[in-house]
Order: sequence, then structure tokens, then C-alpha cells
Amino acid sequence: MAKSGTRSRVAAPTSGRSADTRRLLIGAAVETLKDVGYAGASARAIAERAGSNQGLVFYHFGSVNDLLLAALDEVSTRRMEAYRGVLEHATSVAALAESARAIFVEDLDAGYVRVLIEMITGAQAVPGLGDLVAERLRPWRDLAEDAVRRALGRSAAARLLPPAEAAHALVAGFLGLELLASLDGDRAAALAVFDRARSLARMLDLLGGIRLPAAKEER
Amino acid sequence: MAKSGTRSRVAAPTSGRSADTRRLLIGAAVETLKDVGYAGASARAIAERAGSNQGLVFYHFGSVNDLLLAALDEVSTRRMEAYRGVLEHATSVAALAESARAIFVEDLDAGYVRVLIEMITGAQAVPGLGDLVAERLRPWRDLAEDAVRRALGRSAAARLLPPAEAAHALVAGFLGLELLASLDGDRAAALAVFDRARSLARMLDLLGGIRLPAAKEER
DNA sequence: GTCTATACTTGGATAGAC
DNA sequence: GTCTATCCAAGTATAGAC
Repeated sequence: MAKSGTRSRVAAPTSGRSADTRRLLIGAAVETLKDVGYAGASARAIAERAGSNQGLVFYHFGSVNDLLLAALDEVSTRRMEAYRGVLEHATSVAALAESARAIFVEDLDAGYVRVLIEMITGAQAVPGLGDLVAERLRPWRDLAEDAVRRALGRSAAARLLPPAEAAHALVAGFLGLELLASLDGDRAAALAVFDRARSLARMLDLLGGIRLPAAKEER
Repeated sequence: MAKSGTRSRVAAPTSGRSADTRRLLIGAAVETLKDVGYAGASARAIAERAGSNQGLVFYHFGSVNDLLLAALDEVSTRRMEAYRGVLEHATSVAALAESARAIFVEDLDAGYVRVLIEMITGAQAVPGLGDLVAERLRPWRDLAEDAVRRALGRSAAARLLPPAEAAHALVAGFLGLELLASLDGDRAAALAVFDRARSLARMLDLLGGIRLPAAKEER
């Protein structure tokens, strides 16, 4: 079953005809996931969109799920770079809320979160898939945690809201808002939430301006 | 296509052998959605779980998607009753947070949110399905909005946080937390978020105790 | 090494049996 | 009126052609 007669599971070449086909299929897989979801992302549907043969999915990736995971990886690394740059400059809660909003809008268009959600739900069907998707989600939780930590700094708010918890909530909120937005095609409600978060964040920044005198328990 | 040669699309009988079979199939559909998701919820998989023939899905419901919608309805109305009772007594933000936590735990076991999420994502694949699922989601948003309104009352917080927006965020958060919890099978992170929300809510209740003097803009 | 033609499996839907 | 046997389309996977 795990008998990889091809090099597809190991090396992943970066140039040549094989690499071209792989890239083509990965791109088509991303688009297919966005358009028709995991349930509709068959080897045939993806290959047709890529303008190539469905057998190639199995030759290059071994299985449909492995191709979908590769698609998730591709889009994930691409978005991660973009976001890290934006979040690095968010040194207040209000700035974080502002950045989060920008990221959400960009993502809704790019469809990254959609791809992720489809993979999370699709993973229910296939036994081992859940862990593999969870693995790919972890960097995002870490990214969010760093951002929260940077935004809260050493302010009083950091005591009330541990970054790890805030990050979990933030990621969950992202997923949920995207889910709702994709359902009714209406992003206004989600944006209103972000705007509200920003104005509340401004208040929080003012309150947080009162730095605590670095109590001993800080270790 | 919409040619319903049977009574299945209209009346929905409540007793008799037909009703029994319907109930059996609906129950099996719920379990199947929870276990293997939309992608795995085929007529055959559902019928096998129900111990009956896959053809009955089409006889009684017309299509697999219609059966799944019926399953969503069934579980939705059942949960709605339970929750309405709990939320009615939440007249402070802290109480709301407490209730939300209880509901989340109960739901994670019952699997209702899971069913809903599967239908939302599955709807991507089928053209008209999205609207039908959205229709079934609306009562929940309304329920959340009422709960928020009741919890905030006429306090200062109600000015800062419009109930409709808060409800949207609340529903999104629920969906997102469930999504994450179902991925790694770990509910601890989600519960920590709810606990944190509760302790923050207590603070908010104290602040909100300061009632505003019913300004004119209140209409 | 890369890709296509073909084999086999599962799924949706219905014609016809009871 | 209720259910089952059967049909055809779509899916995964691979044997073999280039």
C-alpha cells in the first residue's frame, strides 16, 4: 500500500517535465477544492481542470488525498510568507485587529482558508488524514500566537489573555467566519465583526498602556 | 427531475411503516455524517447503517442530499429546544459564557455542530444546497442574538457590542472551535477558551453594572 | 521516466417485483 | 404503497504503451 514505486513520495523534483505536470495538478487541485470542495475533488475533476489525464494524479502523487495534501502545503507556505510580513509590524492590539482584517479579506479571495477547511472536514472520511492536516495547521497556530504575544507585549492585557488561548480562539474565529461567509457569499457580516474588534482593541490598547511593574511571578 | 412521484416531498407522514423507515434512515444519516462526513455519506453507507436498502433513500427522500437536509432538520429542532431553555436563564454575560460552554460540550458529544459543518462544506459541491443550509442556520443566529441581547441588557456593553454582530461572532466561534476540536480530538483547548471567556465576562458584568442614563439616540 | 488505455469498484437512480 | 434487483455513470487504481 505504501509501496511507492515512483519517486513521487520522496524527492519532489523542482524542474523538468515531471515538475511542470506536478505544479499543474497542484494548481488545479487548489482550484477544485475551492470550487467544489473535498467531496467534489476527484482525480477526474482535478485532471480535467488541469487539462491532463486523471492517471497522472496517481503516477505523480500516489493517491488523490496525497495530491490534496500537496495542494494544502503549496498554498499554505505561499500564504504564510505573506502574512508573516504583515503581522510583524502589528505591535498593538488595534494593529493586530487591523492586520487580521486585511488577512481575512485577502484570504477570502485567495481561498486559502477554504482549502484548509475542506481538508479538515474531508479528513473525517479518511482514517490517517486528520493527523496530517493537523500537522499542517500547527504553523498557523504558532504564527497567531506570536502575533498575539507581540501585540499584547508586557501590557496588563497579557495577564488576562494568555497568547496560546487567544491564538486558538483567533484561528477558530477565522475558520468559523470563513465558513459562514462562504455559505451565503456575504462577507459584510464578517467584516463588521473585524471592524468591531478593531474599535474594541483600541480601547484595550489604552487600558493596556498601564504597564505592570514586572511582578516577581514573571520568572 | 423534481418529479416527485411519491408523497415524500410533501406530506411527511408521522406514523406507519413508511414513517418508521424514514426515521431509521434519518437517524442513520446523522450518524454517518458525524462519522465519515459529507464526502462519505453515500446512500449505500447510510442504508447499511440503517440496516435497510439503499433504494429506500431515493424512494423516501428523492435524493441523498434531501435525506441529509432532513437529518439536519431533525437534529436541529431537537437541539434548539434544549438550548433555548438553557439560554433563557442567562441574564448576564458571565452566565451566557457559562451556558455557551455547557452547550458546546453537549454539542460536541451529540455531534450536532459536526452535522451542520459537514452540510455547510458539502454544500459547496452542489449548486442549490447552500441556500437551503443557510436557511437552516438562520434560527441559530437568531437564537444567539436573543441570548446576547438578554445577557447584555441595557448595560453599557450593549453600546459597544451590537447583539447582531456578537451573535455572528459567537456562531462563527462555535463552528471554528468545533472544527479544531474534531480535527485533533482534543476538546481541552476549546474548553480553555470558554473558561477564559467566562472570567473575562465576569469583569465585563462588573463594568456593565454602570447603566447608561438612557440617552436620546435610543429611539 | 512519463503518460494513456483499460480494469475494476462504488455510487446514484429507477424499472419493475411484491 | 413499499421495497428490491438492476442499470449506468463516475471513481480509484494500474498494466502496459510510448
